[in-house]
Amino acid sequence: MAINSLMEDFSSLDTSSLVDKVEAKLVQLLKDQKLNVGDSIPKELELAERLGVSRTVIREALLRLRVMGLIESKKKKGAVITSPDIFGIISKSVNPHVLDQATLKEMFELRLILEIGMADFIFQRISPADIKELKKIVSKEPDATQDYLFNIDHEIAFHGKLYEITGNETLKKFQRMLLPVFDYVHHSGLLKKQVSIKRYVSHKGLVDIIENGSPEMFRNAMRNHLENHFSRLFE
Amino acid sequence: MAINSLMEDFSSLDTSSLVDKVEAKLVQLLKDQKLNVGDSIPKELELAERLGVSRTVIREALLRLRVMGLIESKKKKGAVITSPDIFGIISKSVNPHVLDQATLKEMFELRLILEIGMADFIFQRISPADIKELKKIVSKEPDATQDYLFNIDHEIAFHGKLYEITGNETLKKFQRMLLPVFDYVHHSGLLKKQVSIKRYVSHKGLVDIIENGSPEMFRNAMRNHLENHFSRLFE
DNA sequence: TTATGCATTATGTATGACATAATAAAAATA
DNA sequence: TATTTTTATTATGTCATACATAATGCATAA
Repeated sequence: MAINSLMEDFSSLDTSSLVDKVEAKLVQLLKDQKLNVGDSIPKELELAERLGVSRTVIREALLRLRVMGLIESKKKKGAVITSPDIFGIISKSVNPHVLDQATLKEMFELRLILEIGMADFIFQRISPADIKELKKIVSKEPDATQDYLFNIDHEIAFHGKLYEITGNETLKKFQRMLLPVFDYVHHSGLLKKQVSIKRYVSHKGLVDIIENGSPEMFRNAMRNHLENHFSRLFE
Repeated sequence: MAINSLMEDFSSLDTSSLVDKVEAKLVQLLKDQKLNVGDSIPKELELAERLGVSRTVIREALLRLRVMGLIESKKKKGAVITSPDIFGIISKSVNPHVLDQATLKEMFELRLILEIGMADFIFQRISPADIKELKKIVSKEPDATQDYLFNIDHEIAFHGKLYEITGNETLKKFQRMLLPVFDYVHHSGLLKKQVSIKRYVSHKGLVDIIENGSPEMFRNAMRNHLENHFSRLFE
């Protein structure tokens, strides 16, 4: 055999473990649409027999699917296919302490991107009740002389409400995932010190724009509102 | 005992399995910062002994951490703590076929939010080489008479490049995760039919703005560029 | 008809054994 | 002595078996 084809054989050598293969096989089973949400998959022993591996391996593969949120297994009923709550799953494993600094900084940035980008969805889906609630929140807004660091709760209440208005649950979950990270990055020495803690467009200003303005105006205002954060990133 | 406190006792009944507890215990171990990235955790048998459970349970708990990307285990060295590549992990489990329609639609929306919101990062971090590459990509842009459905590749190349310019790897991974979803939603009957396939701001137009304009202008232009998608969501 | 209890069944847990791969120690070779 | 080869050790990977536990459905009794 020529050395080239030999090397090809090497490179294509299957280094994956047994469990890997079984996992792939099971995932493919789901992909093939043969199984829909709510359907139950074969019992562990049956799978073990059909795939010719031990129950241990099957269990481990199934466990992976379970951690990924693809299935749920009940005591007697066996395992049933579920629609995975992705961000629910990850938020569990997102732990600022175990993420490297670069990633943390990037997730910090991600929040800024989201809040500027979601303008259209706010304007499209906001209700009078939402505006009322926003006004109630900003009525308690601390005045401009205070550092917002002291007002985390108010920040979360206001911005959280904005996410809620978009009506996008996935987005909301994403925010919940980002929240502890944002807080962590804020307090860690990861970013530059905040030189000037100016207050730009206030929460009240944002609400005014939501009520009387346009998505364009909102994006610019939000960008301005977040200037304190941007300056720590860019300067 | 009063019925109320009795019920409280019931509600606080610990329904979690052994593995759940062990998992929680291990995760807390990591959180406590006693262990940093690169450190190795005790051997399975040692853990089993110390926690008073079987090796089976330990293995399953460790496996969960591994799926979540918190640890990696090597044959002899035992398990070592790793910095999880969150989005790398989930993109593996994000499978349009197993996600429910509501979630799919929301992820579709998420892309629109990101691309409008990331303007500032593009302008802040773009290099002359990037602009050159963008121009090269748009030089092959299909003319306005064609439906962009026929030009998915070009779409991905252009928009992918924009993500790349932001220099935010997490964002990029996030996009890679969203990509198959976006494609899927597009082709499924999930959204309204596209009534008018107009061409708004073109890719070339976006590049012009990147070169000569401002983040504000870019956001508005991108919003316009994505109008076809928005109209399918809003109308 | 409605509880109650019982048998069944599939997952959860425990145990012991061996396979495999990575490492370190020991031995052999130059 | 330095370097390579062999061997032993060790921790994870896989297998097999047994029993525990909880959920389900059926049968039985009130």
